Amino acid sequence: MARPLSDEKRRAILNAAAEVFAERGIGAPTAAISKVAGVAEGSLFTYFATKDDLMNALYREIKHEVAESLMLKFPREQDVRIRMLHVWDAYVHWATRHPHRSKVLRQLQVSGRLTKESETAGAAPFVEVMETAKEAIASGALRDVPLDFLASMMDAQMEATISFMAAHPKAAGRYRALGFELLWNGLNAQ
Amino acid sequence: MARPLSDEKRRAILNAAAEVFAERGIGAPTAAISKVAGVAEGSLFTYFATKDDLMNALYREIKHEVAESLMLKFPREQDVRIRMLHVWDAYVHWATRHPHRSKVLRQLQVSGRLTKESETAGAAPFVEVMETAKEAIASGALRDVPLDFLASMMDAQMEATISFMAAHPKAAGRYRALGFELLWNGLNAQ
Amino acid sequence: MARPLSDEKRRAILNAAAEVFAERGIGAPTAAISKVAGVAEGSLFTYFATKDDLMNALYREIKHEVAESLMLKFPREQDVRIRMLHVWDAYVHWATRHPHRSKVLRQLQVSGRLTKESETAGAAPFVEVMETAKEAIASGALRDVPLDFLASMMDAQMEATISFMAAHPKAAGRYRALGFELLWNGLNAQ
Amino acid sequence: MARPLSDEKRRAILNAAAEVFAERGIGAPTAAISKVAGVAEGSLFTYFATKDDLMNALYREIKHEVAESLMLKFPREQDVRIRMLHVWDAYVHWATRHPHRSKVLRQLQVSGRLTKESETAGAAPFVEVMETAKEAIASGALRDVPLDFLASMMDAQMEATISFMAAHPKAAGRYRALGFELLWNGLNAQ
DNA sequence: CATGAATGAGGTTTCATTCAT
DNA sequence: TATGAATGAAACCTCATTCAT
Repeated sequence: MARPLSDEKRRAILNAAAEVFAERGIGAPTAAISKVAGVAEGSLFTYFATKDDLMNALYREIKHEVAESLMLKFPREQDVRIRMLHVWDAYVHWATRHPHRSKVLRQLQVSGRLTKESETAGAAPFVEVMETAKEAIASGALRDVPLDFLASMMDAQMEATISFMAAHPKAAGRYRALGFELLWNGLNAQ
Repeated sequence: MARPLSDEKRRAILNAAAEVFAERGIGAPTAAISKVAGVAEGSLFTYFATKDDLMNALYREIKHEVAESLMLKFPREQDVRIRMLHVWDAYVHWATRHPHRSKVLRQLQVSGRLTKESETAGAAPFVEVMETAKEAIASGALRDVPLDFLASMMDAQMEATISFMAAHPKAAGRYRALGFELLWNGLNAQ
Repeated sequence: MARPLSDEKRRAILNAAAEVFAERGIGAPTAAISKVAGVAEGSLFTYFATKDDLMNALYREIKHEVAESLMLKFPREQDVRIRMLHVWDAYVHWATRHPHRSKVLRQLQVSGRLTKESETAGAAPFVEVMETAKEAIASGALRDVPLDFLASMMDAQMEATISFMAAHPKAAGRYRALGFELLWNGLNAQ
Repeated sequence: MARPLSDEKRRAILNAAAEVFAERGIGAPTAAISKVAGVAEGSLFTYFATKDDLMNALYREIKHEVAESLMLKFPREQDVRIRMLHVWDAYVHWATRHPHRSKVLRQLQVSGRLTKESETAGAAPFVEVMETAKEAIASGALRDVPLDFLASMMDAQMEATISFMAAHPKAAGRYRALGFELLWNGLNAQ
């Protein structure tokens, strides 16, 4: 009785939403999404009561995917720099392979239509990264910066780097490294 | 000779648009804007042929305002750090005093509805800042980073700092300083 | 499997359009049409993507109706005069019974909003009439006149007769006969 | 005190209306007309209180022009056929030289926006033509047909001929002659 | 009187959501 | 549950007309 709704269909809708939102912006009609998903217009609403619901679900799903990408091989045993570099590279890499989803993520973040819950839920899987930073600060390896702020800053720098890489694909690798250098250098104690 | 196109009314519409877009997002109806502006619905279109036109004009206007804020007392004679700090502080300060406009700026930037011309025009007044960075790099004071990338990165960090300040008004001053430290440290050669 | 596009509703819209256009002209709002059709404003657009589409569909439908009226009992075996008289009388009769549709037909023809395809499609069912005229000319029974011109002339005379009959209903029958006499006499060879 | 309004401006508006209506249909905005006329949007309304007024005035004006063209050299002394041929040729000729005005005339006639007065006034200058027909019928030279009907029929045939000529300019002369033959033959007594 | 900005009632069309099938 | 037709509230924009200058 768990889920009489087809999970496959749900995922199709979510994927379609990512694609359509990326290409036509968040104002795109739900009809366009259901079409791409190969589903009836009305069916979208049996899976997501509301367009806003769909947007929130999509946000969480993407955040979850990102977390998986980042945390799967998270080098828990390595030193702070390695761990942060891993996060940076993994995220940038993910964004490069999923430009639609990456773009949508940004759009959703500024849309003003995400609930508090979605934002909290979206941040949850990254605790371990936060822990890393926390320890590093405690140990004096990183400058003493409020954790939230650090996260927010790092996020901003990754986004900027990613969209720059998208615009200059030929030098993408260089920008990825450079972006991290700027971040790391900035955070360095001393 | 009929009444002339009133600049006052034009500004009222632009201001109303900033307010309404900030509060309800860029999808807000033009009717809401004209209402706030105290103008008939149709009048909006005698000043801006199209909602997109209005959005572009608003973008340029805000960019222009920002530029004025930044460049008015730009310390041309001082060293690089002072000059960049000035830009940082001035922008952050402006954003703090104009949270609506600051928010709208971000929304417009990701809206996908700005013309190339608007973007070019919006960037124009900041040449001198770019020059500063260029010289600094040439002189070896700053790490060798493509100028565009530097600008984009700085922008991202300012935005992040600003929204963080808005969320934590009590520690705003601290974040402003901290944000700059991270940027500057990151850019430091060596 | 959802409710199917109802042909009944489609016809209701088309009929309403004929009525409304006849009474208020082709500039009448689509809202008036949907209201008369007993349908929601939006529904009109699920049946006809565009007001122009609706107009074209209406044109074709009326032309089709006319053709049916004319051709149903077309006296193929009779001589030319009988055949042409049949066309004349049948059309005039149809117009008398359907003054709205007749009026709309004229409006649509001068509207400048019919596609080439609609015009071609509208003329198609009348080939047999054209054939009649062609034969009659070939056999010397009718004056040698380009077919298109003949059709156009006959049409004009029918229209004039019809609107005259509408204005003078009491003598309608007399005008119908008289109109045809003028046409036939004019076309007579010699 | 007769006319403080500039007659020149009035004529400019009327001419512009003919041009604009011909090209864009009767639904064309008054702003387009005033622009072509080289006059302010508001000025149009000091000359014609209403768009409908303008349309009616235009109708009368064109009718008047036509009448002048027809009646100027009206061969009062010649026999009926000559006189009717003169009317036919003169009208067709006028329409050929003034395709805009000719087209507009038709549009106005089916617009449903002409007042009774305009229609009466428009017909007035053609009394003499009507007289000709009347006499001809009385004398037995023409078939006994109600005068209004004759006029209406002739009008229809002229219109059809004219638009045919416009579509086939190379054979224009032939159609003009042919059209009249059909009319005259049709009207012939016997 | 001329001007053209101002007005606001509509006009067509879109779209999230509902609901009959 | 799936479907897609049906709905009707907006949305953006146009335009005849008014009125301040």
